[in-house]
Amino acid sequence: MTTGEPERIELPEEPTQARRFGKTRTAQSTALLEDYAELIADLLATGGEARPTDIARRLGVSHATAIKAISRLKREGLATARPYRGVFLTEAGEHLAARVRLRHRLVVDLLLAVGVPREAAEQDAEGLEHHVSDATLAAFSRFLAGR
Amino acid sequence: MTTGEPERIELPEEPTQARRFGKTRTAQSTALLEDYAELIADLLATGGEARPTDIARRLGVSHATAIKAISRLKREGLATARPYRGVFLTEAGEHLAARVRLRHRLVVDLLLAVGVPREAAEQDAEGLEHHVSDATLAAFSRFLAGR
DNA sequence: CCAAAGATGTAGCCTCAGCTACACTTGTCA
DNA sequence: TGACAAGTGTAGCTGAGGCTACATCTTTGG
Repeated sequence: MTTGEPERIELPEEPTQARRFGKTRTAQSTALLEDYAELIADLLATGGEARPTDIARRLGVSHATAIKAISRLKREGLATARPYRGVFLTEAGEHLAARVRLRHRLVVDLLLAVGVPREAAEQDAEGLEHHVSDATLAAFSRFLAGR
Repeated sequence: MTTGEPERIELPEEPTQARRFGKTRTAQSTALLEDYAELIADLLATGGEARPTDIARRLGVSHATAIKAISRLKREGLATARPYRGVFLTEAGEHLAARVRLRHRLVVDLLLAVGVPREAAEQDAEGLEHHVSDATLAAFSRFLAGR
């Protein structure tokens, strides 16, 4: 901080900046769904079952919160669940989960590739992944391939 | 998706995973403050004035929303503002803004360095920057230096 | 076979970050 | 100098995503 540099500040055009912030806000709202979808897919793939309480514990929230989120997943056509019978993903949900998992792995791999320690990479990826665009993802992929 | 790979899925330990998600949630709540602080600092540095309406237009929100956020900044001791007289940063606010700006630049530079196109880098950095830990930032810095 | 434990679901509350609508200041210029 | 436009502030709404408390269902072991 406070280097000798004069700190040239270049403000983006107003509409450009507004658009960027807007997109970021949108991304935020889908982040939660993505996390749930990915986690449900993982639980189904490993344990064979995705129960609200398990999901809640994994995410570190109360089971009531998890159930509300699951309702939202259902509303958005990403999951199905019958009372007391666990949660499953629809085709759309599976697709989302697969995409998210791939992206997550790519982000972690890139972080490791540029020298980020494993635990920090895993931690940060959890937040970062939701804000990585396709263009950036493609660039990560190329970068990782070309080494 | 659906590659030939068997997709080995390795679930992290439950408490580890819960902690990661928790940290990500916390980061979310500070993200907004960081954006406002950085923008206010930029406006003060370039135009000399940071008015609620300007801030709102730059962020793409209504002026009422901006004013509410500014109240929160004041509540957190990051900004000062007298009615009808513009917004200023406290010492703490300045510090935050400086840290955020440095981090932002580092994130953009790293994205560019791994081949992300400029516009995507600028866009994605807006969302990514809030989730980059100090450890990761340090790694970025080293990576950029060592080229 | 049924009682208790644990899982699930519901209700109601909170805060945050959006919004619109309306009221009030400020500053400018005819 | 005073009317009006632009900026500022306030009130009250929404939805999301947290929570606790309570009610209900399932499962399991004695």
